[in-house]
Amino acid sequence: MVVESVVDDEADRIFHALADATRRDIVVRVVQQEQSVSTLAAGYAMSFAAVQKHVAVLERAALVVKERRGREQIVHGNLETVRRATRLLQRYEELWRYRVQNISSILSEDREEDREEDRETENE
Amino acid sequence: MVVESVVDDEADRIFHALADATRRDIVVRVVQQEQSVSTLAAGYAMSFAAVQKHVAVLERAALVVKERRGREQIVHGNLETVRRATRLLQRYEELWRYRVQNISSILSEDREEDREEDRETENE
DNA sequence: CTAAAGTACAACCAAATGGTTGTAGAAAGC
DNA sequence: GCTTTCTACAACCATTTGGTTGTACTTTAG
Repeated sequence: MVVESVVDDEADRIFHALADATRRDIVVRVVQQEQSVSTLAAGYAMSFAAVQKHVAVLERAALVVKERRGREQIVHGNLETVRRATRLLQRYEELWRYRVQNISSILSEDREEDREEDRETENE
Repeated sequence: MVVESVVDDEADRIFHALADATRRDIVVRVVQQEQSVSTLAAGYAMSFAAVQKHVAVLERAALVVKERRGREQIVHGNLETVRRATRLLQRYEELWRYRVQNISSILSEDREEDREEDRETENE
């Protein structure tokens, strides 16, 4: 009943596109060498239409770009989007580092008002 | 009819878990500060059971770990898995670099037998 | 011109996803 | 003890997903 849940973030699309082994394989292939959709399709044990849909999912996520060349559609990887996803994950790691650093500094202040949590996370 | 498609790779699970804004937000929260499931649930406009399911998806992907503490279940982030995903994406970027380098070396050999593809990819 | 190759897209289907409510059990509070 | 809190899980539902086949259009080949 909630109609306004049209989030479908860019990150949603990117990670969803990567959450399938066939699609990750397509990304690997077209990152190394651009290929037509039918050339790609020949490499998988599924119909042409199925591969076409996988490419469409990757395209919506901007992980690949299609470029019409004569009668065929050439697919090549878009590394900019891969980097965007990488950076997002790296930010999570930074959040963790920031938190650890924060805990350490709080502990070293040792004002010790009335805290009883975060006892076993200060090592490492 | 094809029953043997029980791939469900680790990467499938990780990226699928990350393909939802609520779940990414949960990861951000528990990376910064471990929290009980009900504390997490209080932060979202959905039922406790729904949040519980999201945590379960993150747990299956090993992006978070649950630790029973008394009657509550404490969720904290597992950075090792985030790093694993990051590395996977970085490998895609490396594949691209390798390919560009390869094309360059082929061109610089300038033996030029009978190639007619890969004409416009040597710049950048 | 005609045939084949490459693509697009609709219709259909089974299974998974993301949400709900309801019931039940274990731990803590009074 | 009894009640509340926190959790687990089943059942249900609508929508999405990932696959199929079939039809039609455009471009190249002969």
